[in-house]
Amino acid sequence: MLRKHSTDTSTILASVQKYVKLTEEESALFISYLEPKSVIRRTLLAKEGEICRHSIFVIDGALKSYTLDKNSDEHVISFALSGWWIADMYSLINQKPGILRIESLAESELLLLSKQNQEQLYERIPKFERFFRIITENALVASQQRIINNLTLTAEERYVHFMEKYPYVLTCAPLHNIASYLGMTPEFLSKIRRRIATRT
Amino acid sequence: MLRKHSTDTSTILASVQKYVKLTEEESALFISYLEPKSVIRRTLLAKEGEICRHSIFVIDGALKSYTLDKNSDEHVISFALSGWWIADMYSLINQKPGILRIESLAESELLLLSKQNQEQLYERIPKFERFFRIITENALVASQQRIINNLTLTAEERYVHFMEKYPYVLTCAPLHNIASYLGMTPEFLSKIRRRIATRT
DNA sequence: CGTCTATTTGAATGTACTCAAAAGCGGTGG
DNA sequence: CCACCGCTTTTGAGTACATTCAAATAGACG
Repeated sequence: MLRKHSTDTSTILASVQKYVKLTEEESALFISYLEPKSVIRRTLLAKEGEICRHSIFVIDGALKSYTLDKNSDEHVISFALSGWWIADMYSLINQKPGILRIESLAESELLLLSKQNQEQLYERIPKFERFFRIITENALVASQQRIINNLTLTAEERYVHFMEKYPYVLTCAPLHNIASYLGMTPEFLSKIRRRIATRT
Repeated sequence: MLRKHSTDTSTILASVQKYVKLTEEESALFISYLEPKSVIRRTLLAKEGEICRHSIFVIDGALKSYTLDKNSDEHVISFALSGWWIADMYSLINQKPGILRIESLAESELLLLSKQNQEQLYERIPKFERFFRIITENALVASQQRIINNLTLTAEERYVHFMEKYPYVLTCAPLHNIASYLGMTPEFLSKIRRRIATRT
């Protein structure tokens, strides 16, 4: 492969242009605010107790965010695949120590947008205020839908629903992470899978 | 009481000015986009299957949003007290049939902002794009925190946490609604309360 | 006071968890 | 190429947290 040090910005531009139209100059300014980063598997991009300084956009690869409880058990809060944003929103907004870790599940190509640059962007190109409003709204809807699923569905139903909605996550995240995301133990998820397999 | 037909807009203006500064004219325009509404207890403000056309701001009183599962059991998604916004975000954003009901828990004074007026507002006063971005961000953080609590805490811990964080909700919402919000049965919540009471 | 709804109680049950161990699955090195 | 190691996934037995169902009690309102 040539172009080793050039970064593929088409994914992120397409994702923005889905909601707001950008001129060439605006696109260029936006890109100039982003910092490319390549990481190998298991790289920590944010850590609990530290202040989260960037929003992360995934060009390619996969990340997860999670908390550790008092027994140091992992609880996966979200996955982020190609085209998704991820951050410890609480820490990023309030610039206070966060509670999440963000870690790569695979080798990944990322773009970092610092809090400072993000606010600059809002001032220089107000359209981005709209863009981030819209994707935050969508994230809120997804988050509420997840709460509804946790309240109304059994463990098995949640797993089936997850498989249908995010089949590609299954290809890069280990099962115990998915169990954690769905709010069940890995052992129980394994039993659910057997139940489904022997039934069909 | 006099001033029967005038509406108290100070609560909502204060809530907006917490994040963006408005001129007199901007405030007046904003207010002109709002439709006051008084409701008695148990009034339905949105219904599953219908398209949600307004964001609702609570001046005074209390609302809840909830879904009905296949057994017609209620699952409370959110409460909204004085100073809070509530809506079926999914339906409002996509203008598709929603899955939530919104209902008053008590006599309430509300302000309705129609989807159309909200978009007008974004065009005429871009600051509102920022305001709604910020409150949506805050709502997202709260929603994710709730997911974390559901994943990491026992039923009793969730109840204690809720009491500390939203003590005033307890004063206007029936216990079975709180049980539902916390993801447990009313019977079990009752037992938790007894356990706590007899312990202290 | 009676009616309606909300809350509490108790017994039986079930869904999902814990703990311990075995099996599978790559990767690495001899 | 096989042996071994570390990690993930599966299995099983016993257990616990929370549910279901039924009924009693308490509160609110006309």
